[in-house]
Amino acid sequence: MSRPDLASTTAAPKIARPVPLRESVFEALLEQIISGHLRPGQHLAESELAEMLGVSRQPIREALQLLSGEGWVDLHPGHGAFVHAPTAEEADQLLAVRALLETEAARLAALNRTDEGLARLRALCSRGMAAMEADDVDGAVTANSQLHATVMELSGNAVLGDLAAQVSRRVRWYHTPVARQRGRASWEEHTALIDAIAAGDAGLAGEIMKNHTEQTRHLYLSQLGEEEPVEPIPSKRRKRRAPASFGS
Amino acid sequence: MSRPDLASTTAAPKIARPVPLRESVFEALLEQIISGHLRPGQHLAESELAEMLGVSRQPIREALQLLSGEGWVDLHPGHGAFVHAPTAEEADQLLAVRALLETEAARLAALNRTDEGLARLRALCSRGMAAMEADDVDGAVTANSQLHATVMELSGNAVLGDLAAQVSRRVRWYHTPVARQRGRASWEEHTALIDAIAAGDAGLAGEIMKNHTEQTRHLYLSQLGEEEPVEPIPSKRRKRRAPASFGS
DNA sequence: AGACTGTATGCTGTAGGCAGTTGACGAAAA
DNA sequence: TTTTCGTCAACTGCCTACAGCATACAGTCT
Repeated sequence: MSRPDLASTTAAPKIARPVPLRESVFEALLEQIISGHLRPGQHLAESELAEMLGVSRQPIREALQLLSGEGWVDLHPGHGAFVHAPTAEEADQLLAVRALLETEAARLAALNRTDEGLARLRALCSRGMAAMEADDVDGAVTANSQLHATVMELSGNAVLGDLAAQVSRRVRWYHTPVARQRGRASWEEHTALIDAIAAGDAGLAGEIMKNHTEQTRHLYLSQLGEEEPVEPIPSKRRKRRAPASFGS
Repeated sequence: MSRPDLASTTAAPKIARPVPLRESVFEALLEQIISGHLRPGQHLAESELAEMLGVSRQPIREALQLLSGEGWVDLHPGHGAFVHAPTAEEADQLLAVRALLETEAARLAALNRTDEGLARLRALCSRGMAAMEADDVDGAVTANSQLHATVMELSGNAVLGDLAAQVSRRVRWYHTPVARQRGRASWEEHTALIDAIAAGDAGLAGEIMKNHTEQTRHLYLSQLGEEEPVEPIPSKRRKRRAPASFGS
């Protein structure tokens, strides 16, 4: 029962703990990685993390594997886990892929649209614009991601949605004070996108989304250029995990 | 300072256990899943697997997490692991996404082409056609996947390549006696693709790859239609894991 | 008969501990 | 001084054990 320490990080008191400990550890570590408390390239000793979070090494190991699956940490067999060191190049590639996936989603959404879905999109758009007016940055960011998620959902391709979600999470590395900068223009594009989807114009919807995401991408990159290059690591390279495909 | 030289170990000395046990377990289980020995929807009790493979539950758990990350098994916290039950719909979505990723890769490859890369593509193409002539199915399949992997590599976008590899692995569910059926036509398309890449015609390269992968996709689907629907599950209800998108 | 409750069993999630390996540090030799 | 070797500390990978929950079953009550 009593799980010490961890509760302090996840402000989710109340109920016992419906979710396995590893999930909490996952979020706690992710939080520390995104916030920069655990730095890129840093070696993550299981014992330290276990002590820090007040749990045993087992849930730590499992959380690290989950984090590895999403690209937050690199696992080197026999050497442990290291915080993944993102590069500007990788950010560019992630954003490019995200643009690709979102564009396709918009295209499919235009073909699979439903009245209910369109209503949700319009509601989110209104909410977002209202948040903008009120200088409610968090609200606008939330509405934005919900809107994009909804487009994904309307695309009808769950695999596409999973991959996009995965990519979007990884982009969070490059913390996002970005969204707020695009401001009004972004939401006007959203409006145009919804209209195109409503009209069932797949080509136009895709084009708008492509332009939309590319705008964001360029904004990210210009900001990244200004920041420090996020220095690689202390240690050097190591072997990659199996390339995957191959024969038969 | 912190961590020592990891690079020196890349040569992979021939120690007793070059690879963690979990990797072996991963492959053993994957083998049994693909071969159908472990059936879709089947509950995987850690204790049984541990006994079957002669290891403890720990490496089993870690292997199951890896398998879950690649979509081979579904993890339901508190209920254990179940062999993922693929559906025709999912196959369709996977293949659609793969087509999208490959198309983009071809487009980028046309822009980033190098003489060395083109040479490798042509070599693989020759090898593949030769294998076809000789009725060497395995050889042709291998050359095929290597060729596609090379196009991915030439795209210069590693993230794109990772996602594509991930998707391709999952498609293996639907065992692939398919490739052999497209036969000669497939390799002629490869030739045209390489020419387009060599010419730096991104639009054409993308178009060819799109057509190429869509052909394969339709072939897959027509075959899937004939097979049994891969019945869902034995047990009754199952909780879904958080869909990842939605909400907040 | 049907529904409900108490109990038993199996499994997951977690803890703790041990052995093998890896890398670092320091001493000895060239 | 530079190089090589031996020792030591730390960490990973793995195993065993335990506590809590979920499910299934049996018995009881309505």
